[in-house]
Order: sequence, then structure tokens, then C-alpha cells
Amino acid sequence: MAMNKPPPWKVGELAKRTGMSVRALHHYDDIGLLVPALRTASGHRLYDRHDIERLQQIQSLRLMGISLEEVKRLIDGPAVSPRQLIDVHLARVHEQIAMHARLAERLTALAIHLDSAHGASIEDLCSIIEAMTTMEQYFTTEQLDTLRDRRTRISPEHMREVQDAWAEIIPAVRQAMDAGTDPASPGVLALARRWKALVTEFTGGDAAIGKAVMTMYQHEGPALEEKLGHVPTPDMFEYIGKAMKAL
Amino acid sequence: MAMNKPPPWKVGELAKRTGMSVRALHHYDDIGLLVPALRTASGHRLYDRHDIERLQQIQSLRLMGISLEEVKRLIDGPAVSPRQLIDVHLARVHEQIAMHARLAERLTALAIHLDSAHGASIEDLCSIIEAMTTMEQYFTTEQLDTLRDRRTRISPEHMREVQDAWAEIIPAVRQAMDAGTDPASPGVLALARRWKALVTEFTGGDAAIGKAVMTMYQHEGPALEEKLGHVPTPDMFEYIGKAMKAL
DNA sequence: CTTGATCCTCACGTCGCGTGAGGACCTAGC
DNA sequence: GCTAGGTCCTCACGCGACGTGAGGATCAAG
Repeated sequence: MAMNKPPPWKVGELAKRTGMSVRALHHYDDIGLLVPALRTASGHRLYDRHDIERLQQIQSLRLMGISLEEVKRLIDGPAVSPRQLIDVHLARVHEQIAMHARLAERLTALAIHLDSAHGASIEDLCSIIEAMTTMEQYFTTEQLDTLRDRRTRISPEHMREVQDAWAEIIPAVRQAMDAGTDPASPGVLALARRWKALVTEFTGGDAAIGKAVMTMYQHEGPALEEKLGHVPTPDMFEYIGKAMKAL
Repeated sequence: MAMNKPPPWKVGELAKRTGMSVRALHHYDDIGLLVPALRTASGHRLYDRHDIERLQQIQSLRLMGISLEEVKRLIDGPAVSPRQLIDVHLARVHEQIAMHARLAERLTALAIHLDSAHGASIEDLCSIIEAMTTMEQYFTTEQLDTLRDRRTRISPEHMREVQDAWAEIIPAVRQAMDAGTDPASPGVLALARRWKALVTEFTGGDAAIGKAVMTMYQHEGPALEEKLGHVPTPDMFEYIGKAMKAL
């Protein structure tokens, strides 16, 4: 038997009834969104039936995530069509979702990296992030997924073996190239075979990934060298390419 | 041949190099996140190598959506483990996504309603929203999907027919009930048959939906009456229930 | 008349800067 | 040496939707 008190209501009562805070109602008054129909001599706000209807409209629209500004425009002037506003607003929400989804993906990938390299310092954390964002520039999402998937299946020891192999091969190739050795010479061919094997293992035979890696190295060469140690330069790609043709 | 000027750099140069705004760098200085190593006699900020590394860390962490406050805590004091922070942050992001996804669902449903009832005023818009949010209280998401799906397959004319049928049946049942007519009497049984058919058509035979409708009417009775016109009361449910048992 | 609840009006804080305002400094050409 | 245009400095308001007091007036009940 809720004895519904008749209007006019004071802020506190209205707040309780509608589940709003008194401060919010004050705010709506301040910005002219919901100005109470009357006030007592002492200045207390008194809301009438019409105000309450308006407040319910406001609450409904706010539930849809519409800003107070837009709510006001919608209620006060039917200059904007509801349908159009909903569409625009929905588009904004979808954009937000897409952004947050991308963020969540990055964070999840980051968490995986942190798990594998535990005891990570802030520097490690940041360089992983940097590497990830750099990779995002050059690889498609699927390619990144493929690489991530493959990485999880590789043991840390093997990872180090591969690193060591590159650290051995790259300087060797540079030396041969600088010495003007024929790319088709047996020594260079041996290097090319090892090179090709390493690349194939990394790319899984996917030529697109191989190309992406090359363009990444070409653009980010100096920056990567600091982090990875030994990085092939474009002329080395050319040189070893000749050797591979002679295989 | 980008001649990399050596540090120290002034704000404008650093801003260009890092893609930040000068104002942002000022802000980071203000909050003590990135205080330039030195200043000229006239007060111009000069950033050294160390500052730049720190800025790159800041940028990395900001890319993951981490707040300036947390970035500061992470870099300055390794009191918080990166891993934990990422997890917490990821949880927050997922929450955000869930919220926005729910919002998008509501907005999409709303858009569908607006399409069917075109030329909708703001009042219509708000009452649709209100009805939707009320329904959300009583039906599960799948039930709402089912109902929405079924609604789209029904022609507007049929919708009106159903409305008219209820407007006829409900007062008739009330009259019979108030008159103390036996629920098993032929007239009431005829009403019960029509009632049952209408309910079955709406619920699609789903008892859970039927129950949800009943509890909704019981809780929201008076509020719904204003909008839908004729609404059955709990005692009418009981009365017609007896009649249905006698069918 | 007192007391506790409710009401009022400022006004600052949130978060990450954008955007001026008003003035000092720096570099280059004359 | 002077001037002009670019860069730098320090305030300080603004955004969005209120939360959270501060300090004081008003109201309803005992």
C-alpha cells in the first residue's frame, strides 16, 4: 500500500522515488535540463507532475548513454530526429567497443608475453609493448595470431638456439659480402641454406610473412638493431637472395 | 639522412620527434611524470637522453590505456608488479566492453522499434525505452531475442487485432469475475479458450516466458495499465486459471 | 524551544590534456 | 643594432556528469 504522495515533491523525495541523487537533480537544474516548476519562499525546489514526466524521459534517454546536452536538445526542440540521433550514437558506441576490443587484444597478448618472461621489469614491459606496436604496423592481425601461436609452441631453449644461429650467420654474411665473395661460392651457399632454414621456420613457409619481415627490417633497421642485436640490412637481403637463387 | 640532433632538446623538437603535443609535455612536467633534466637560464625546458627514454616508456604504457597516475607509479616505484596491473587493467577494459556491448544491444533494439513505428516522437521514443528496460528486468536475454524475433515476423495489422482482442477479453473476464460467475460456465470457458490462444501465440508455447509475463504484470501492473490500456490483475490470472483447468 | 533531518548555495576535484591570453626569448636578415 | 616571426614561458578556463564536503538556512516533530 504505497501511499503515493501527490506532487509537488521536494528534491529528497523525488530523488528517493527516482533513484537519482540530490546532487544530480541540482545539476540538472543548474544546466537548465530540469528546472522545478516552483520553489518555496525559502528557495526549496518543488517538482510537479510535469517535471516528473520530464525526469523519467531524461532517465530513459540517459540509460541509452545519451549525453545531457543531447537529451536537452531532444526534449526541448524536436529539431533532431530521434532515429538519426540513435544511429549516430550507436555508431559512436560501436567505435568505442572496437577501440576497447583492440586494447583488450593488446593487453591479452602482453599478458601472455609477461607470463613467458616472468620476473619482467618495467623496462622489459615497455620494450615488449614497443615491439608489439611496431609489429602491428607491418603484420596483419591474422599473421600476428599465427606468429603468436607458433611462438607458444616453441621451447625457450630452441628460441635461444635460433637467436644464437642468427648472431653467427649475420656477421658471417656481412663479412663475405664486404670481402666481395661470389654469392654462388660454396661457403656463402652454406650460409644461404642455414639462412633459408631459419626463415622458413619463422615464417612457416608463408611468403607474406617473410615479405612483412623484410619491409619491417628495412624501415626499422637501426631501431631494431639496438634491441635484437644483429639485424640484416637491405643489401644483405639482396646478397643472400642471389645466393639462394644459386642453391 | 635524418641528421639526429643530439640532446638536449627543447619541448618543440621533442614534441615533433615523439608525436606528442607541447601541451602534453608541459602537463607531464606539471604532474611530475616527466620533468626535464635541465632548464636554460630563461626557463626553457631541456630534455636529455634519459628523459627521452622515460617518455618512450610513458608512450608505450599509455598505448595500453594505462592512466598517467599508474604510469607514474609503475615507472617510479616498482612497488606494483606489471603483471598484476595488466591483469587488473584488462579486467577493467573487459568490463567497459561488456557495458558498451549491452548498450549497443539496447540501441540496436531501439533502432528496430523506431523503424517499425516511424514518425516517432520523443515521447514514443522514451516509452519504448522504458518498456524495453522494464522487460529486461523480467526476461532473460534469450527470451528477449525470441520475442523480438517473433515480433518482426508479425504484421502490424495482426498486432492490432491482438490488441483489440485483449481489449475485448479482459473487461469481459473482469465482468464475469465480479459478477461471481462460475469459472466453469460456458461463457467463461469460451473466454478462457480465446485467452489461452492469445497467450500461446505470444509465448510460442514457452512456459518460462508465460511465467515471466505474469510476474511482470504482478509487479508493474499499475504502471503498465497506463501504457497498454487493459492489463489483467493477479486475481484475474487466478480466475482464468481455474477456467482453463475446466477446459 | 530544541533537535535532527532536510534544504540551500558555493566551489573544488575528477582525467588528460586543448585552447587561448599575455608576455619573454631566440634566430635570422637588414 | 633593430625588427620580425617563430618558439618558449606561465597562468587559467574548459570539458562531462556529477561526488563531496563547507557553512548556513529551513522544516517537522517532540
